[in-house]
Amino acid sequence: MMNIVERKNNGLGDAFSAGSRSATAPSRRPVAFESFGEYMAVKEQKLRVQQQDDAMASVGVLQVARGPLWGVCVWVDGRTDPPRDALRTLVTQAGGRFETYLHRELVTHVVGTHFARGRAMELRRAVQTRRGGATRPLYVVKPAWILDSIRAGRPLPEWQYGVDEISRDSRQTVLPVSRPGCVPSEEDADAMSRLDLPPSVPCGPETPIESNTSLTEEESAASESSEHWQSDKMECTDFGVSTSAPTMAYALRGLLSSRENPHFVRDFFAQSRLHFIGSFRETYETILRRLQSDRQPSSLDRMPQTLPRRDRFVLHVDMDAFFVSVSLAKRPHLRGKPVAVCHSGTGEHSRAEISSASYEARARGVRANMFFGEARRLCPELVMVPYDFSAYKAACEVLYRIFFAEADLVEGVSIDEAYLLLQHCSEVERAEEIASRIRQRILQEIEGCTASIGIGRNKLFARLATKYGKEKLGKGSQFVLIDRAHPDGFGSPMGAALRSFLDEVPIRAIPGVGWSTEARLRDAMKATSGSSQDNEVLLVASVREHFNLEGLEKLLGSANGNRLYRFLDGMDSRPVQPIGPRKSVSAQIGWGIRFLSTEEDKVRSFMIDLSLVAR
DNA sequence: ATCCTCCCCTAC
DNA sequence: TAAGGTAGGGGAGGAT
Ligand SMILES: [Mg+2]
Ligand SMILES: [Mg+2]
Repeated sequence: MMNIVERKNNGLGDAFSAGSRSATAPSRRPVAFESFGEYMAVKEQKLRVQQQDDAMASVGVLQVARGPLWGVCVWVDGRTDPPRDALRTLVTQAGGRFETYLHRELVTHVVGTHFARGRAMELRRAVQTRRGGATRPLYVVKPAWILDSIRAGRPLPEWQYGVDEISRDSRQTVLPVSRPGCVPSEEDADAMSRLDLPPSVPCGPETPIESNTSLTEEESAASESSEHWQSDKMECTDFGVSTSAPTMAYALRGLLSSRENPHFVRDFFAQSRLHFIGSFRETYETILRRLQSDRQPSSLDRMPQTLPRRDRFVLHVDMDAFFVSVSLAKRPHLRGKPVAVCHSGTGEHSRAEISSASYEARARGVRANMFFGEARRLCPELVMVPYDFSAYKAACEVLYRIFFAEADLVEGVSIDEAYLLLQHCSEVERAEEIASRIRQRILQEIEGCTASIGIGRNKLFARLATKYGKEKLGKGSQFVLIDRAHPDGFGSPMGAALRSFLDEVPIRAIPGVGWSTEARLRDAMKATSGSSQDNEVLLVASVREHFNLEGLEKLLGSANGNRLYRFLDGMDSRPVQPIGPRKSVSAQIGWGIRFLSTEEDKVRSFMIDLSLVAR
């Protein structure tokens, strides 16, 4: 993966860094890609088989099966000598396995020479726990262990090859490099002058951001830093290349490959839905600037308001199947049909990921993040509609114009979603009227689009109301979650109606509870009470029943635990808050990265292109 | 104590 | 064929 980050410092100018990193197991963090973990697992398995096949093809089946590293499973961290590619060949031909990701259950030997502090601590912990436990031990060794073991024809004792640096301070290496149009800090200018890098490409006088640019080789590269780079030009040559890229089994060609398409960065971002979604803050800043210059009297520039109060309501507005709806405005003949937005949906085996599915498609089981081919098997009439990012952006601007005109305070969440605060609004009927008007305006002013709105006394209930409304009532829904027995009531204790609603909410629907938190809650509950309803949906009620405040704080950390604890009781003190300017900007690509270790110039120009995207 | 770094997690 | 990004909050634990 290649990445660039620029963040605000303590007023001393901006730090800017870029680099490449090898991946840690993405299966641990499927978060947004429920189906993606499975996809990766299949891909990794194919890769293991292929690596073994390759090894057997080149040195023979017997040689591999009787190899000295049979039963050994290696994972390489950071830059090594010999490089990762060479180690892979050596290991697989000696009967060992070579993992792309640090799967803790599989890997027996971590190979490296220098480790970043964080990684070092992590490994130290892993070594400790595995030493005492019933599982196989985990070794952290230098690359020489592999070479010597192969030479000796058997795995040598690991202790002679321990990595001393694992316990010493070793920060991630930062390689200073110039970002076009930016003034490097003195320190970095000095560092750069010692490097053999091309001069900055001059760039317009506008946006004279004070920033320094640097390339990091993450995952603990050589800790000698710039001296190392200065003295060893060959090292510099394979900068940014020791990534997950060469481990991918297949070669991408033509425009899909970073090494064959000189406009790869531009082309990739022009097509990436995640880039588009992720660029919301940038889009939003642009929209805000435009609205401000229009001088519309509106809720711009208001201060955040503490919640709750009896005369305040929170609306949560979320567009229904946003991408599909916008795309269908130009294709009215497809309305009412099962439609999905994705790239090139041809064939039953398409691996294009669906970004948005129409409600008709959802009724047939089609979901976002599904491969198009899979969806096609569920619903053969499914129609593919291409992305139209600029149309989404235009719709977004209209949407926010409506928000700012109708609400007292706006907190943008995403391209199609926001929290609105209604102040001086005592009756829920009034809040419902405003919500209806907003939905009506969206219907009229954004062609083909409907929105769902949730109404509550705080963000938590507003959000849950939208979710529930969409699920039970479908698109264009409006749903209220307040305590009707105490119409101006809020806080604790929560009314009985709200409480029993909350009881039945899946814990995963609570803000901040994702894939990992749910698993931790599950595990903790299983460990103490042995209650093992494994495939049951975990509900708020059972989590509330099982944990006290201390328990949650211990499990999730003090801030997260405390917040969840309050959410379980319907309490949410997060204010509706206008979002300010970003504290950092970044750009990264983890798709289609292929470089040869001889292509330093290509890598360099790739990184420069990438740095220009982060703005 | 507080800061800093390197993560992990979450949301869209 | 197919486009696995972006930003923020927060925790662990060593450095100061
Ligand atoms: Mg939506
Ligand atoms: Mg949304």
